[in-house]
Amino acid sequence: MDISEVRARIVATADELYNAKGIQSVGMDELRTAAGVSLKKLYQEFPSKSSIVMAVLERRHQSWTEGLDARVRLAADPRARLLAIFDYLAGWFCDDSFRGCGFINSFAELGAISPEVAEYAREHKESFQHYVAHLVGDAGGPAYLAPQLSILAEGAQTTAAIAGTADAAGQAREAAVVLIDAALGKEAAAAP
Amino acid sequence: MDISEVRARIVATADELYNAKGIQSVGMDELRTAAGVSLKKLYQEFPSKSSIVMAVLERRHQSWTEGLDARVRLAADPRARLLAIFDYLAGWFCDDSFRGCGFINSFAELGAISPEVAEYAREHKESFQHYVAHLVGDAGGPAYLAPQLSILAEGAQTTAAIAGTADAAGQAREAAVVLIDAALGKEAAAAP
DNA sequence: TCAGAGTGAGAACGATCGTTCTCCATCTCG
DNA sequence: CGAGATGGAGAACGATCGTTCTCACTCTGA
Repeated sequence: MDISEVRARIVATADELYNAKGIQSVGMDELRTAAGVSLKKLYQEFPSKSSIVMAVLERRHQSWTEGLDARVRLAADPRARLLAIFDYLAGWFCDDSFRGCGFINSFAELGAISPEVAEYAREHKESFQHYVAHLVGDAGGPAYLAPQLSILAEGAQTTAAIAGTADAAGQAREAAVVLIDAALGKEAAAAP
Repeated sequence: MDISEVRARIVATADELYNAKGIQSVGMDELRTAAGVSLKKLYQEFPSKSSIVMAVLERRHQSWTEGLDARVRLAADPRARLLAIFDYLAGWFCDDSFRGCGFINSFAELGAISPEVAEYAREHKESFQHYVAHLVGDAGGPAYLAPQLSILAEGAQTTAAIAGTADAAGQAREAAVVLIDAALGKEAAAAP
């Protein structure tokens, strides 16, 4: 039983529970039971609940970043790579465990009372915007396109979470097509 | 001291506190002190904390709906009314007390454990989408434009909340201009 | 074999939560 | 004036939280 294997299982279990029920609703005892470790080992690996929360956020950031980038790399050209962002969202929204962006949720729950959480959520979103800006640059698009697409992606996440459907991904993708084609200088073909 | 005046003060105080610190972080005693009422009177007006939460959500829905509609009515033509949505957001984001959409936040905090809250948040967002669809219809735009603009507005709210700046309102508005003009059949003039 | 370090299960602790109850001062109305 | 209703301040209650402690048990190494 590797020592970091225990850490990983704790963080993975906390990630699932926090996503499903919210952070404040999940006590250390519930996490202990679900992860199958003793309370002593739990506090041996993490000094406090808030350190577990930060570890979960780091895990989420890595998971999101890698998943998105893997999907983007499947696309053939720069324009398709921009749209791949929304294909990634579509797949995510169909996951049964999808309950909205974990950073938006943790910011809503703890941002006001935990500067650590608020700052990490801000950095995560900033990192995403930089990633989009990088893709926009590769496509030869103007700088203003990146925040527009980022806002579309954020809105799709909250809309899908609250509505409980995956429709928002496709709707945001169609909007992205219009914004991208307009920004890249092509003329948009109006529907008849 | 009117009996409903006390109710209104309790709900208004709860709204401020819940917005500033999150719902679960604000105890009944803190609310009691801030509202300047006795615990007895508080429980005389509301049977439980969750009923106060629902009253706050109703207040937020009414305030949001009225504020948005008032701003929209200032606009001269149907296209300007669609853009007025984002002007309303811009003003809201500049408010010092802005900490994101209260429905997104309450859904993130309580949606998983309170079906009442989740359902009310869903209804609020649905109501907003219907409102946008009504404005789109008046402008002669296609049905698909409404969810696109709604998603933009949602994304602007979360982006502004987490980033801590009001930039997202203007960026979303520019994107809305492109989407609206494309949907209304005008040709978008590409920047040189 | 046996001292000693580490483990697991869970009791215990202090704090805080939502909610109720107690006590007493104040007002009303005849 | 005086009995009864009302309301305020806050103590009290049971539950639950994050965290620590107890204690019996199991390995290890010379």
